[in-house]
Amino acid sequence: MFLSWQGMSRTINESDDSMLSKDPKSPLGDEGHSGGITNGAGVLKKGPWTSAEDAILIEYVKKHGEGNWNAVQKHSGLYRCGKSCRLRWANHLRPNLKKGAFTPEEEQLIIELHAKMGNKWARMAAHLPGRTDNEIKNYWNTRIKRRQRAGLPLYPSEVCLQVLQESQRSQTSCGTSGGGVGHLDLMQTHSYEIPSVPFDSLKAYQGILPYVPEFHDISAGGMLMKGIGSSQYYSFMPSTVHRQKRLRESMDAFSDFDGSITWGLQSVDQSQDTCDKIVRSFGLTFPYDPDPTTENPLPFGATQGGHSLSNGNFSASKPDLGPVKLELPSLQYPETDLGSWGTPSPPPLLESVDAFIQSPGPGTVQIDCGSPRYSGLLDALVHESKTHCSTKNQSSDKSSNSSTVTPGDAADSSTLNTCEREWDANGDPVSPLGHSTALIFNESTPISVSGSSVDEHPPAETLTGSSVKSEPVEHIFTSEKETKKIFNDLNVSRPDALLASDWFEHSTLCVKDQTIMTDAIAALLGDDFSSNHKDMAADTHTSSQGWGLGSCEWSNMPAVCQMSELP
DNA sequence: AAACCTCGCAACCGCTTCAAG
DNA sequence: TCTTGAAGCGGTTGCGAGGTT
Repeated sequence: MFLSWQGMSRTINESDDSMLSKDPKSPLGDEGHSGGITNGAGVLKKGPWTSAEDAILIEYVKKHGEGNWNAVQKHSGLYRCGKSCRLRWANHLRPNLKKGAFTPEEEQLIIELHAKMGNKWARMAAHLPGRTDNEIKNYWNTRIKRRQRAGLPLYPSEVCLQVLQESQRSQTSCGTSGGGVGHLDLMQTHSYEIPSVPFDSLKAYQGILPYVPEFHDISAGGMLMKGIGSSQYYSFMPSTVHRQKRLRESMDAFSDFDGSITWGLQSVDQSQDTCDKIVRSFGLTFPYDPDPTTENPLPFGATQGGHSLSNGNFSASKPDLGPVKLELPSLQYPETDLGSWGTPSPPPLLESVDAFIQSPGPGTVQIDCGSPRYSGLLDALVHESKTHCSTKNQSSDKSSNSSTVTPGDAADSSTLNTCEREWDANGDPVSPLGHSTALIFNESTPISVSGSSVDEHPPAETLTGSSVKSEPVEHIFTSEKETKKIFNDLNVSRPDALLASDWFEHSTLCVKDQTIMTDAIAALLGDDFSSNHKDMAADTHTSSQGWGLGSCEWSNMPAVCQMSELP
């Protein structure tokens, strides 16, 4: 495997070994097909490394050791920038590098690690001796594309289960109260220790994870979400993957979801940095940002942003995404059969693990499965909000206040309306996911298996006909009561549905004002907040942590909603 | 046989973080 | 405290190889 370039280098410069000359005019300085950049000493070469250059670099490192890469050029006559030298050394020349294809064990480990860390390639590489971050990254990106094409979930259900198990385990050890933070701390301390749960042991659970809270992805645990997410999921969320130039790969469905959040949040003011960072840490970007390279100057909530969030969340609800298919932006992965999400029999795929896409399984597993706790996101969240929690916990009710704010409050409603109007004003461009808020709701409720959410809360489309966006948000969700009712109606075994409700509940909060938003974030990680949901969660065997995280994730919503109110 | 397409890998770019001055 | 440079990280791009039409 990795040898095309190396091989090429060798092929091209087999005679370069004699070019160790340090003469700036030597072939070392200009050979190869790529141009170079000039620095004081001449043209810095770019492009594939030659064996001669490798030799020089190796020689240099032998003498001077690693580091001070910028000095390489000066001392060795190598016309490469320090960065290039470091990269070359780290990825190809340093000893103990393991070459060749990843072993199945390594692949499993990568999947696990990615589920927990997200695109933290360097950290992942630390767990894979002899492997480089670049290698892992390439592997993952390749894998993503492959699975995307195949319509497979990014992560096998085993990984979800494993994460769940670890989550539960840690929860047990840390206690539910404040477990979130505590656990996170632990996580950090252990630097994402890989769980000891044997991968193979999880095989038995294949197919029992019908629904994973893909919501998480949106917020912070994008990775997990993605992973857990079914094919549908990542058809919207790309992963992790592409951020800037995403349009280029319009087919890479992933990007869509990601983008949404970042896009919106990026324009938020400093006070929302926390949310922003959190979101960013997950590589969230707005999918159909007209100009992916620029931060959207427009109020988030006003446009896609709001949708993005919703979209992201609701992408989790596969069953109802069918109708959305037509609305999918070009960015969305074309090969993903969105329309089939809701169908009981998705196209036969390579892996049976996809079963979890289709039918709901044991509720317990599902919810936790998506717990972002183990995602890099979680880590970031904890980090960011640790301070908040410590203080908030002192006045426990404070954080809970955010959760007790009645969505039905006039202010909230108006805010929501504002958001909603903003969306409309912007033409409710086909959201990355092709959903509007209403649609989101629609998607989430129908999921209910045992509840009557569908009947009681008809899909937004039903309510509004074809123009979902024109439907005032409050028509869908008018009060906290209603929200809670829906919560109750919803089968908790459907985490996505719950999260959807959660989202609504918090979205109203966020729009209230920035303070509330901040509180929500803090609460998200705090005991208080999670405790507010604990009862519900407990009834459904949902981990309080999961709720706490859910809250956390959705605490990001405020930023989004608020943006709509920005001048 | 040629054109086209996809894949995989190496390398580059831009940004962030960190430490030294 | 601020500045600056080095290092690190993640995302993206370029290009050859191999497969398909």
